[in-house]
Amino acid sequence: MAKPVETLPAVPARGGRTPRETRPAREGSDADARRALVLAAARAAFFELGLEGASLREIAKRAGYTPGAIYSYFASKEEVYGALLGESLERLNEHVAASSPARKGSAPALVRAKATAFFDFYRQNPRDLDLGFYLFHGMQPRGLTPALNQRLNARLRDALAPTSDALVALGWHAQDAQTEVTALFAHIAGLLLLSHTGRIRMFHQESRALFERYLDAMLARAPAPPKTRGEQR
Amino acid sequence: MAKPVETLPAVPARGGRTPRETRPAREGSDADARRALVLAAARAAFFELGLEGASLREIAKRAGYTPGAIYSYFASKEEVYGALLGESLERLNEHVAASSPARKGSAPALVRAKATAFFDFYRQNPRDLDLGFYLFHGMQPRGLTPALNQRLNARLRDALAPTSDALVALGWHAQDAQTEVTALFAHIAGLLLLSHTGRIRMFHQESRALFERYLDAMLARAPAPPKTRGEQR
Amino acid sequence: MAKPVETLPAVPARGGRTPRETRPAREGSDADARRALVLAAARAAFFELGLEGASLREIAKRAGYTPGAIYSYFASKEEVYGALLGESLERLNEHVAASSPARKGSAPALVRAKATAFFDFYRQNPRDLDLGFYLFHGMQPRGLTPALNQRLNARLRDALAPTSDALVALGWHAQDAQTEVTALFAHIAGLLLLSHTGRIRMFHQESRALFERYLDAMLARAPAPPKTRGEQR
Amino acid sequence: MAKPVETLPAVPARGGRTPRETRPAREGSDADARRALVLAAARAAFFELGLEGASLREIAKRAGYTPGAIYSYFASKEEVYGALLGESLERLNEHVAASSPARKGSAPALVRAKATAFFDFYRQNPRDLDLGFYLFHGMQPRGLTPALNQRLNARLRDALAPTSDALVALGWHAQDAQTEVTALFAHIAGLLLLSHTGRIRMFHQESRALFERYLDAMLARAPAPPKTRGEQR
DNA sequence: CATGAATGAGAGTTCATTCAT
DNA sequence: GATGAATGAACTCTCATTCAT
Repeated sequence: MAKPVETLPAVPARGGRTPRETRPAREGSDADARRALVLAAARAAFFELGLEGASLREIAKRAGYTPGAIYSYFASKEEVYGALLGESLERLNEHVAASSPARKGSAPALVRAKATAFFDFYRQNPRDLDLGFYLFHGMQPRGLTPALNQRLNARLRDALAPTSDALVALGWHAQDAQTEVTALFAHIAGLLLLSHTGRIRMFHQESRALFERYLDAMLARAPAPPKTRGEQR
Repeated sequence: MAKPVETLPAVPARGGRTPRETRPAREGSDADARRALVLAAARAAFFELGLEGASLREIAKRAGYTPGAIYSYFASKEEVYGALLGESLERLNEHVAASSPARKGSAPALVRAKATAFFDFYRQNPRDLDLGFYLFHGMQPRGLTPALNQRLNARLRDALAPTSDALVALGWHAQDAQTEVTALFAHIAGLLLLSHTGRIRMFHQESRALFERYLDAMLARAPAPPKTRGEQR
Repeated sequence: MAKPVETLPAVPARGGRTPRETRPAREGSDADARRALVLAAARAAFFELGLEGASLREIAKRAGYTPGAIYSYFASKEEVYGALLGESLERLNEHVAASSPARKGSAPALVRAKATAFFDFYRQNPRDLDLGFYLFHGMQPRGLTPALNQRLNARLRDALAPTSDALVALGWHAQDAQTEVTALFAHIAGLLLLSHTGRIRMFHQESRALFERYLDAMLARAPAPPKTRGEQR
Repeated sequence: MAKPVETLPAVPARGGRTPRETRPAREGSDADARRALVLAAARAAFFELGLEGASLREIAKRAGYTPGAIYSYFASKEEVYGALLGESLERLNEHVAASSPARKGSAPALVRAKATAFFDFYRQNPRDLDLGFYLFHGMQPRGLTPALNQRLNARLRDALAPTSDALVALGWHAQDAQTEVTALFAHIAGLLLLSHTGRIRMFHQESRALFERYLDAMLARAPAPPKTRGEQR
C-alpha cells in the first residue's frame, strides 16, 4: 500500500542542523537521507530525460548539489542507476514474494495472487516501470556496463520466478510457463506504458480491469490434464 | 502530400550503389538514393544504440560517409531522427488508411480492420516500434527539441484517428473511443515489446492470437444502445 | 650528427595553404607534419612539466590547437607519450646498431663502439634522456598503462642488448655483462642528468671525457681467462 | 636553527602510536609525533607514486587520517612535499658538515671526506634521492610553486657548498670547483639511480667502489700550482 | 584535533557541427 | 557533393581545499 520508495524519507532542509542531542542516536541517518535525496533526484531526472539524457550535472542540480558531491555517495553515474533499479527490483521481489491468495490451497488462486502482485506493484509505482526501461528492452546503452546489466537481469528473473513456478504447479510445462509469464510482463508493461506519460489520465483507472480480463484469459488456457505434483522444477 | 524530406524512396539494398550507367531519367534520383542510404544506416544505428548512443560518426560510417557529409542531406542529427520517425508514422498512416474489411457495412468489422492494420504494421516492422520509443514514452531526451517532439506527437495522433473514428461510428463516446484506442496501442506496444529483444523467441509467433483475443474483448464491451449520431468530426 | 627528431619537420604555418600543384605529390604529408607538430609540443611540455604535469590542454595550446583536435592524431594522452618515447627508443636502437669500430676484429673496440654510440645518442639528444625518465626509474605513474610500460621496457632492453652482447663476446658471463651495461646506462643517465637543466652549461663539454674514463675502467675489469668464442648466446 | 616545520622528530614506527600513559613531559610532543606520522606516510606515497600521483587522500589514508586532518599540520600538499624535501636536504647538510678526514691537515683528504659523506648519505638513504627528483631535474611540475622551488634549490646549493669549498681550498677556481661538484652530484645520482628500482640488485654493492674510482679521477685532475689563498669565504 | 560534507577548478575525452578545399 | 581538420561545448570524474560540527 505504502510507497516507501516514492515517498521521500524525511529529508532535513539543507543547512538545517539536526539537534545535537539526537545525533548519536542513529549514526549515519543524515547521510542516508542525503543519499536518498540524490536517488530521488536521479529517479526524476532519469524518468524525464533517460539514462543518457540525464547528466550528472542535472541530477546534482536537482538534488541541490555540485556534481562532485554525488561521488561522496556513489562511485559513478552508472552506480546511481544501478542502485535505483536494483532497489526497485528488490522491492518488486519482496512484494511478489509476500503476496498470497485469500484461500490457501487453490492453485489458480496462487497464480492470480502472484501475477496481481506483479501488476499492482507497477501500477502503484509507475516510475519503477520506467526505470527498468532499458532492462526490459534488452538494451545495452553506452552508459551501462555489461556486468551491471547482467546483475540486473538476474534480479528481474528472480522477480518473475514465483509466478512462473505457480504456473508450473498448475500443470504447465516449464517452458510454456516462462513464455506466459513473459507475455504477462509484456502486457503489464504495455498497459502501463502510456498511463503515466501525460498522454491520457483516465486510462490508468481502467487498467486493472483490463489486466484482470487478460489474466482470466490466461488461466482459461490452462493445460487440459493437470499433472500430479512432483516433477515440477 | 508528404514533404520531400519525409518521403522515403525505395530503399536500395545496403551497400548496393546505383551504377552510374543506369542512371535513371529523373534528375536528383541519385541524391534521393544517397539520402535513403543515410536514413537506412541511421535506422540501424538508432535501433541498436538508441538516439543518444548512436553518434553521427557511427551513422556516417555505416552509410559509407564522413560525418560532415550527412549535413549535405540533413540539417542536424535530430532531423535525421525526425525524418526517420516521421516517415515511419507516415507509412503507418497509409497502412491503416488503406485497410478495409472484406464485407463492407459492418461497423465492428471496420474497427477490427483498422485495429488489425495497426497491429500488423508494427508486427511486420518491429523496428518502427523501436524507433518511436522516445515518442511513445513521452520522453524528452537531450537530443530532441520540444518543437520536433510535438510535430511527431501530432502525427501519431493522426495515425490513431481512423481506429478511434471507427469506434465512434460504432457508438462509443469520443472520449471513450480515444481511451480504448490508446489502450489498444499500449497493448500492441507491450505485446511486441519483448518480442524482438531476444528475451523470448516463441512468443513472437503467438502474439497475433493474443492480440485477437484482446480485440474480441474490446469489441464485446461495445456500448449497449448503438447511437445513430452519424459521423461527428 | 643530425638530430632529425629534435629538428621540427618543415611545418606549414597554420593557415598557410600548400600550393595545389604539390598536393597530390605526397598524400598525407600535411597530416604527418601536423602530427609531428603535436609531438614536438608534447615533447617540450613533458620535458618542462612531466608526464602528469603536462595537461593535454597545455600540449594543445603549445601546438596551436584545441584539446579536442589532438584526438584526430592520437587516441589518448598516453598514446602521445608512447609515440614520443617509443620513437625515441627506436632511434636509439638504430643508432647503436649502426655503430661499429674503426678497426674490425677487436672485441674491446666493439664494446667501446657500442657503448659510445649509446652515450653519444643521449649526449646529442638530451631530451630523449629526459623523456625516458619514468621508464628509467621503473616508475608506474598514474597516466601510464602497465601494458604500455612493458612495451617500452622491452624496447629499452633491445637497445641495451648489443652492448651486452659485445661484452659477452669479450668473455663476460651473461649476467655480469648485463649488470655492467645497466651500470653503464646509469652512469650515462647520471652524467647527463643535470647537463641540460640549465643548472650548469659548461659541464656538458666535459662529460664525454668523463665517460671515456669510466669506459676504460670498465674494460680494465675484463674477466681474466677470455673464453673461446662459440657458446655465447 | 631549523624551522619547527622542517624539523623531523624521531619517526615512530609506522602504526606505533605512542601510548597515552607514557606521554612525555614536553607539551606538544604528541603533535610532533603525529606530524611526523603524516610526513612518513607522505614520503612513502611520494616515493611510490610521485608528486602528482600521490593524492592527499592516499597520504592521509596511509597516515590513518582523513584528508582534512592533514591541514592541521600543513597548509597545503605542496608544503608537505616542501617539508619533506627541505628536511632531507637539512639532514644532508648536517651529514656533510659533520664529516671530516681521519688525518687533519690534508686538503685532498678533506675533499674526499666531504664528497664521500655526500655519496654515503644518498647511498644509505636512497629515498631521499628519489624525493629530490623534481628538484634535481630542474622540473617545475604543476604542484610545485616557483617560490618553493627556489627555496629548495638554495638548500641544495648549501649542501653542495662544503665540498666545493674544499676544492677551492685545494687550489681550484671557484667556478671550476662548482662545476666539479655538480658533476659529482650527477655521478652520484646516476650511480644510485637504478639501484633502488628493482632493475638490478647486485649493482648496489659495487656502487661505492665505482664512486671511489670516480673520485680518484677527479682529484687527479687537481690544478697544477696549488694556490695559497687560504680560506676564502 | 579530526571528521565528513561539500565545493570549484580542472582533468581527459567525446561529439555535433562548421568550413575551406 | 564529400572530405578532413578543427572547434567549442558538454560530458564524467578527480582532487586539493574549506568549514561547520
